[in-house]
Amino acid sequence: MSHSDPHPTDRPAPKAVVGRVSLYLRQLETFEREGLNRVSSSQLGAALGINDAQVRKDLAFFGQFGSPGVGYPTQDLILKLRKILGTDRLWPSALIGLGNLGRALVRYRGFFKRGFQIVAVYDNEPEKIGSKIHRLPIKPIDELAQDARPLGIELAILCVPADAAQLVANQVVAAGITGILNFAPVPLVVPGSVSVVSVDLAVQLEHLAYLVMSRKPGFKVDAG
Amino acid sequence: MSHSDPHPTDRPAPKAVVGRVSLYLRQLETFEREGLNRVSSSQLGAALGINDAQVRKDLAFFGQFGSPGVGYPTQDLILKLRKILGTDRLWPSALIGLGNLGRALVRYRGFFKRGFQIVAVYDNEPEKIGSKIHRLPIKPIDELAQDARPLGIELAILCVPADAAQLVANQVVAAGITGILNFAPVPLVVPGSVSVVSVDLAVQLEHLAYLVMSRKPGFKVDAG
DNA sequence: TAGATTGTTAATCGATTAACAATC
DNA sequence: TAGATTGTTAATCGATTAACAATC
Repeated sequence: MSHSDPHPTDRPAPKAVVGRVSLYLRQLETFEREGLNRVSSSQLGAALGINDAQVRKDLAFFGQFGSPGVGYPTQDLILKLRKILGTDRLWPSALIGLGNLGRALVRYRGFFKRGFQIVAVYDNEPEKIGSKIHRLPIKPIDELAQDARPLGIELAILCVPADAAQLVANQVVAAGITGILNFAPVPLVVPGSVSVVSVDLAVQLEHLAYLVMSRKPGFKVDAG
Repeated sequence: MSHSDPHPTDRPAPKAVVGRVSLYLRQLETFEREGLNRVSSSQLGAALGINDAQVRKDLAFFGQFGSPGVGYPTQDLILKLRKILGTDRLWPSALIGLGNLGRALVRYRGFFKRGFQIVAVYDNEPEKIGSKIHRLPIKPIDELAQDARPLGIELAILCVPADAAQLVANQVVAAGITGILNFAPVPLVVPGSVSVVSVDLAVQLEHLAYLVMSRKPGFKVDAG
């Protein structure tokens, strides 16, 4: 059943496109607050340091949102991009592992602002279990499986140590959760039906160190 | 002065290559702990889900480290990759912004393990200034400029709110710091001599939501 | 209308993978 | 030696940018 209309397609957008669309959405929200009713691809691109053709192509992947000679309607495009990214609704999420990072992310406002609500938290250290953080009782990880369905948990934010990550990931998968945001510095093995996005903070800092170093005068790329 | 030897080059490696080399280094350290003296590109790739030709090509960007028929010497390659990434030494860093995320990252062990030592912390809220976190006194951001040189601060970890980020970035740049790890969800404008790596946690979660959504049965990419 | 800006095709650029001679 | 594996070139693939007809 091939036809010539290129939209909609049934393949998910490339990683890079989705990442930029998130940035467009954020910038559009800023423009809207500033009272801008219409935005052109070059305005949007300039604000983010992205080529205007790239902006148009990224948006065109999902449909036709603009008018030639006019640009894109700010408010309308915001609503459509939210729908595309899935942030037009709340995503009930579980946070697992209440070390320094986990405790911070439970309280982190940036998640809630974008529609991600942490509805349950888990940790396996006996001395943590039972106490509360940000009004949520800390439960043993075993209980995730029975909580997932009644609480509507769809995403898991994994903040456990590297050596526990795969084991906990298995429990997350067994609980029927299909999205994992992984902060542990290990590659997770999960079934094809489960999505994983990994964020390795130390890798980011390492990259920064490399960039700073490679700018120093006399820098040569080699191992000597 | 052109010659045929392709190594060393004086251009920094592509972003993607540096990111993967960080992963190789971590995996090699795991292999070393397991007692593996030699590693092949296919072993390394298999552990990380990366094509073996890609592994060889990435490493070859920086020099010749392996022997045909044998592989790469684990310990030796670890030392060389550390040197390449700049993590063969300590990087004194400042952390600015002691909200939830900032307070967590001051204590985060993952940074220190990789050679990043937070030696000073800053915040502009009067009620925070003077108190201590993780043995470090919280100082007003003004003092960064006078601290940077004596403390040898080379990197700044920015955890301030979005609306303060550019202003604080300017102060960081004015203090002579040439690397910024930015957690604020805004693009920073800095001189070409300063490197910025941005980590937007909400964008990562948004990407995850998109992936989960786009796997649901009947999913079509469009705005309807 | 004239100027502006889209959506899209074609051109360019860069990154990944395959293939294989060299060699341990 | 025979088998294994590197470093590298060539082939493929995908992503970015330029260009422009369509059109508001």
